Amino acid sequence: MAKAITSRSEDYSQWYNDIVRKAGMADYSAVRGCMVIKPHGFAIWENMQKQLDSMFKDTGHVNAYFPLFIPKSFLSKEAQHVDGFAKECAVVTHHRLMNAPDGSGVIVDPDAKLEEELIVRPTSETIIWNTYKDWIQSYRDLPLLINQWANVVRWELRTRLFLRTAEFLWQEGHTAHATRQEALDETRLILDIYATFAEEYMAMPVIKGVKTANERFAGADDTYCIEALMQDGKALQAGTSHFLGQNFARAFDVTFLNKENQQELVWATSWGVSTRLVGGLIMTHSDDDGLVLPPKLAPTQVVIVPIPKPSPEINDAVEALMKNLRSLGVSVKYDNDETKRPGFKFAEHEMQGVPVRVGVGMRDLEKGQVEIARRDTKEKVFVPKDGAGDYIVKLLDEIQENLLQRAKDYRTENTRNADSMEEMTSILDGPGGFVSAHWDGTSETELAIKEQTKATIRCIPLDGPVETGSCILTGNPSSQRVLFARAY
RNA sequence: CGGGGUGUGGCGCAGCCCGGUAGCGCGCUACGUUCGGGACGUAGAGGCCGGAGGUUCAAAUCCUCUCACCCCGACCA
Repeated sequence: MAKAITSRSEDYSQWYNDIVRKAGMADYSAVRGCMVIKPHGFAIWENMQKQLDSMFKDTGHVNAYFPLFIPKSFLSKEAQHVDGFAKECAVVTHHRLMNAPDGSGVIVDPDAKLEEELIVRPTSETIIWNTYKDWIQSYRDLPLLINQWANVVRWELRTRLFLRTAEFLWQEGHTAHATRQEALDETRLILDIYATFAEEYMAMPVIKGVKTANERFAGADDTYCIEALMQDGKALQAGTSHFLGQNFARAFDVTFLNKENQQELVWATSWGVSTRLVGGLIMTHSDDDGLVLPPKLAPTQVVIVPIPKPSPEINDAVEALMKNLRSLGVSVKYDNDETKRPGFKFAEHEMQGVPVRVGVGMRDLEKGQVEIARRDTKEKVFVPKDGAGDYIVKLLDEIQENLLQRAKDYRTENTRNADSMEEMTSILDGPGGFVSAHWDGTSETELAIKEQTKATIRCIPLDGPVETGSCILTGNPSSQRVLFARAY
């Protein structure tokens, strides 16, 4: 067991790091807080991108690209916005290097100082709204439904592979609308897309909700989010969709002439998901043997291992099966590396989370069968060779379904009501998970609870039952339970 | 930014207390034997011990300074 990983029960965050590195997802880089995304990790991200991109396009959005650099002055135009991001910005101050006079290497050329510093975008609202100002004159120019796939930089103090890196990849949608209602509808439309994607593709159940004022995006009137629960009982914000009101339109003076020939401020939304989703995917499904991937996002859905090694008969059988699987839309790889033995390959593919493994050996072929193993349950069955393709297609669906169900069950078991601070504390210090509790709606109370428990309000669930009660801290009236958790 | 830790072949580590010129496991290369759950043998390749000073006949080891990264917090997608 050369590649044994730390078990979840022993040290959850070490387990997570082991998975990321030993499954070949990412590595630490020479730059603090920045990771190298390796081919296996990037392939998963590409599959996420592909699916999300088509969902955005199906709902009328188009892609564009805005600059990496933002003039410093732009950032300060929206007061809330700059407050939210100022502390974590990378700043470009010069544009040239020169040889050090003492020959010790290169130094920044002091004569190449920029007149105005450039900020490496932490998010693109400002540069985009500065551009929208020129693009929007009339109600006929609206709505403007634009998305960009990009990298952003936030100089985080504490980073974690995929979950929080100083540079990360994401998509950010920025839309402009003629009416408040239209912008609100857009915010919710995207939230639904995110939730659908999380559940149907990532097999990661999420709670849709609204953030409290404390947790709101800097510059938004409302922040909607999807919240997922990880295996260690901590919550992960998996995506956000912001209703920006007219804040950025006001800051960047973006107005349009309506049908009545009156100038109005434009309404805005912005929304994003990032490579953090890859971290969420890992922490939702994987186990002590490595990565577990939902078939819909797995770079390779089926791997075929010759047992014990390739031979003409085995190759022929594999060839036929691969052709069959490909015609059924399944991605399949033949691991015919003769220098590695089957056991090694099994362990390796389990580590990398390939959903289905097919073992093809003479002993089975003589019986007209192949061995099929599923990654999620580790079960193995023998299936007639000729029906293997159809069997696998069904099995992939079943795995996808099972992963979602398993994650849902876990979340259900780990979502508890608390009606007092004592109950809440004992849940959080015990099993963890989501705690559903009454809250009086004030920021002071929320912060006081955070102070005592380290838990934050993850969201006010959109489809939670309406139930009146009294705040677990102050006893003041509450109209709905909200979801607390310790979070990543 | 506070607290903790670590820097030694590609990876994981030992050696440091008590200075004497670097070792183990995995991986890598070659050959042979193996081959239905991470094979074995033999022979090899590969490291100026994070960096800079200092002490000493002699420094991975002692002293000073420094840099980097990781983990736990606070901040955040």
